[in-house]
Amino acid sequence: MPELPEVETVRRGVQAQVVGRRITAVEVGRERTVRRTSRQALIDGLTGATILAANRRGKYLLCPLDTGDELMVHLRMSGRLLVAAAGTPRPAHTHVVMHLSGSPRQELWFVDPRTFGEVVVFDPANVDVELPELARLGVDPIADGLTRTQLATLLAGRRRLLKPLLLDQHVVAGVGNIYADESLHRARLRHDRLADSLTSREVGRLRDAVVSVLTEAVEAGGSTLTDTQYVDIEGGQGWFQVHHRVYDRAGQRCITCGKADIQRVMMGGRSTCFCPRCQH
DNA sequence: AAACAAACCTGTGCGC
DNA sequence: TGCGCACAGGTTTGTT
Repeated sequence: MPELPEVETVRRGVQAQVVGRRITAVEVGRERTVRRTSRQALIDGLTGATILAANRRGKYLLCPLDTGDELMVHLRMSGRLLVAAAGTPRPAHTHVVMHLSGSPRQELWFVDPRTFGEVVVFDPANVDVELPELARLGVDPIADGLTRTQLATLLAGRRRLLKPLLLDQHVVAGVGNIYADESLHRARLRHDRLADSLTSREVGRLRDAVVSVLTEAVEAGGSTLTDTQYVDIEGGQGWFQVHHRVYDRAGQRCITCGKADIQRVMMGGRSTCFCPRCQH
């Protein structure tokens, strides 16, 4: 579910509502959510700690603590982070509850039906061992920026299909299935183009498309699909889905050309939607 | 090097 | 209405 724009929206919510507050108590329901370490490690690492900041790298939410440790939350497919008044009935699949200092009394919930997501406290000095994938993340188009030259370098000599490459977090961090399809459509490029076959003009289009799609999606608060799985920290939905041109629009007329129908194929195990007339 | 399938889970929507 | 299947925003692992 959540890709860069959704995680960024959550990050902003954490920044506005949680940063500066102390975690007074921690409850861990399902152990699977803290499988990277353990229930006790999360409780020990968070209890009494104050959250100093809310950062993001790709789809990873990273919160430095005053203990020197860092809190990492990854929402994966179905994770949600919610702030609620203490005592509010918790939704099903609430696996971690962090009680926050201050008044009114509030709690930070990690809710995750599919349990792919995780919550972990790690020592940033030991990140290579405790969270090795973090160091191997590629360029974040929003946090780092992405230049045409940079993207050209990433694509050069890669005999790789364009879409799986965009989805590879070691190359570009933050792009997921929705925004890969939307970016490729905006760049007028097919998902099955070989990365090293792009002209420099096409690389420029792709760079502009990725950055502008992600930027606009962040401004819209992300995409909330019909299942309303994704919501921001206050439970509010995002609105970028009304701007989707291809994602989940298989069989419908292309909004851009008005002439062809959006097609859907599987690529790398992910459904892929594109316009056969607009994209080459 | 790169593409694929399967694995990890639960929920929903669809065809019959 | 109920049942079974396909599929879902992600990532890793093992196999071709």
